[in-house]
Amino acid sequence: MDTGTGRYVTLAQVASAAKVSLATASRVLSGGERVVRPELRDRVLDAATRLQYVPNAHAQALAAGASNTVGLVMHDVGDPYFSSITRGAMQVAGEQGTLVVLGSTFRSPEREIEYVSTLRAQRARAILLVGSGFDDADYLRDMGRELENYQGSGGRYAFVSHHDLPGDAVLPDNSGGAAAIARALVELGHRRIAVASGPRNLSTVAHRVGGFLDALAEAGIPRSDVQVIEREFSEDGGYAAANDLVKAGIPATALFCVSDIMAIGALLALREHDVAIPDHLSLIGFDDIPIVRHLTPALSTVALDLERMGREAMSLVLHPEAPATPRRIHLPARLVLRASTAAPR
Amino acid sequence: MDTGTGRYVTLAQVASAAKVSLATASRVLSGGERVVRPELRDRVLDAATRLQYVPNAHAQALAAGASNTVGLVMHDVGDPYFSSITRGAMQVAGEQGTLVVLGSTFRSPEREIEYVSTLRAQRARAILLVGSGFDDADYLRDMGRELENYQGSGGRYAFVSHHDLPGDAVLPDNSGGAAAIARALVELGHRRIAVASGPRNLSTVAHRVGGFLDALAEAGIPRSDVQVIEREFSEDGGYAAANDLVKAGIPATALFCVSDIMAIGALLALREHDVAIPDHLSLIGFDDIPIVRHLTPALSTVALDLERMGREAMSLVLHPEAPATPRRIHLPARLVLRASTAAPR
DNA sequence: CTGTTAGCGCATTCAA
DNA sequence: TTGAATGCGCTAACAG
Repeated sequence: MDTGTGRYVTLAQVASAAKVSLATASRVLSGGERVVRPELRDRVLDAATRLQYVPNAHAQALAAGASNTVGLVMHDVGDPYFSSITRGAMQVAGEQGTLVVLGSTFRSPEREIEYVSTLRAQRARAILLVGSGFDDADYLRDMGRELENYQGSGGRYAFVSHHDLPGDAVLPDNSGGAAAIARALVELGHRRIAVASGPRNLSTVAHRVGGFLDALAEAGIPRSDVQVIEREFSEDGGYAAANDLVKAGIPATALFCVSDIMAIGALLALREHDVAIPDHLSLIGFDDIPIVRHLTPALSTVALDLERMGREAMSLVLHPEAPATPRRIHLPARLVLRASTAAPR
Repeated sequence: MDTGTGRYVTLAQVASAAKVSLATASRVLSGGERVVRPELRDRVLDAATRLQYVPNAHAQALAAGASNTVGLVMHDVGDPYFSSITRGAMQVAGEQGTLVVLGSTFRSPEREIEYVSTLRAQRARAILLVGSGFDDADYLRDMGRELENYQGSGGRYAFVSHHDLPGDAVLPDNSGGAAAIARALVELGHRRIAVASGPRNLSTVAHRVGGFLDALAEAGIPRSDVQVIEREFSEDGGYAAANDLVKAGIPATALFCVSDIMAIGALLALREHDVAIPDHLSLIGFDDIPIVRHLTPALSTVALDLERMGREAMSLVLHPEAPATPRRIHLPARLVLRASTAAPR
């Protein structure tokens, strides 16, 4: 009943155990068609289960010239933003029996490119690039070349968020959402407004800050009146930005953090300095990651349907029923005002 | 300069472009040894970059009989508990150039087994089973068989958390941590204590509840005096459990939720009913996922070093320098008392 | 419907 | 050191 330690059972063994040809065994075990007589079919199935046969996916991929895995490359799985998107992507991947290879770059452009290259080596059926790209000439050139090659050899890819690179994409309305925040703050009566920004070379950050400042300008608040503090795109970055604001005497009545994660860091700093929210300072984030509704005060933010983004993106690359023109799926951003924003005192 | 649309460049093409034999090309591009004359070596390297050659990982795996991917199977990537562990695992995987195939079972035992089988087909070098196993005879039998086969053919695997199955494992001190909570609550003066539990057939839940009740019993509080409410192991489950408690008139001064996620749900329900925490009811969770420190009140809990668990587990399977005896790495659990717990009124 | 045969792309003997 | 030949396990023509 043992398969022999150290070795895998091969199709050939199953075939001989079932007393049929290799091809027949292959047909019943892989080719879904019922082109095999029930009797032989059963013999093969029997032998396969008896021997605990598991096909060698590498051999299959090599012979068939196609694998069933897709790559999912992102900045950081530990970040709720990405893990939520991943969750959505895993849902549809699971339904399709598609295997997902995870790439967590820890925000290194080089590693992102490496992952794409590795995925290319794996003959991944598709690649999903999640998270904003880097606005860097070298990166754009290398990544562009890599993707072009990948596509040239039959691979599909899609971005989640802007990448300044051609290709299918799922695009949340970053600038629109930020603009909505700007208008809401102005409507509440805020005039002195600060922004806790991440690195501007991240396109997501650029779009959010841009949309925000533009809408503010339209509302009569010139860019020069808006204090933009640029820090890391992380909780620590938000913490640092808020600290700066406090040190400057909080010359604002509202603080827009370009991500919820940054807002959480800011909240911590503000709390340490006993800055009352929203009484002293209104605070608002972006993304609506699952936890921010549980904060005190509950964080106002712009909601993105993160899981849906993951699902849409995975569907996009799994169903290439598309023409040659890049497909771009625009997803709405919805303003969610909770307790952390109010009219200025 | 183009590779020819629709096809991948093969080693053979590189070899012929470099005017060397296939074997030589293979040696310089894969075999790390310097057994090739520098001149030829350079020619091959040149040709490879020029043609944008990327080795076919499937062919390599097939020929070499070994792949460099490891599987990471868990209940739900969207859950901070798992995504934190995943983050840790991805760190060491990244350092080793190991590819990670993600399996998110969405809490289905069948899918967990399926993933292991698929990973076996992929000839994954190792498999990490993260999250507690199911205490179910069928599951244990099938999973046990699957793993045995996998190991029999050279695969390594390890558990993160208990699985009631033989094998290497990284084991957080669930019962010890829960016991620490019990003692702390008693010391604070609590006598009427409730537990918001997940399904008892999850070993993690069983160990936490068990450790908690045992320690309570030792402190003179019999199990019969402790109200254990069993709900889903999720935010909703915590919400429901707390609601039950409220409906019962809150016949307790402290509520232990077996996970932070459940505690978050409980917190929501309690807030909706204006139950003051910790004044009316002390609340404590388990895991110390990143966000709970930011809640109001900051949640008391037992801290597990989640990322470390991921790192240790990945190291475990990647470095099989081990003897045949199962290696079990026990990780401490540290009680963290924050604002959500206090002496009963 | 079933069996035979020829690769898929590469690593690795074995000779040279 | 290098090259020619063999086979990894499987799918996909091609015959029968």
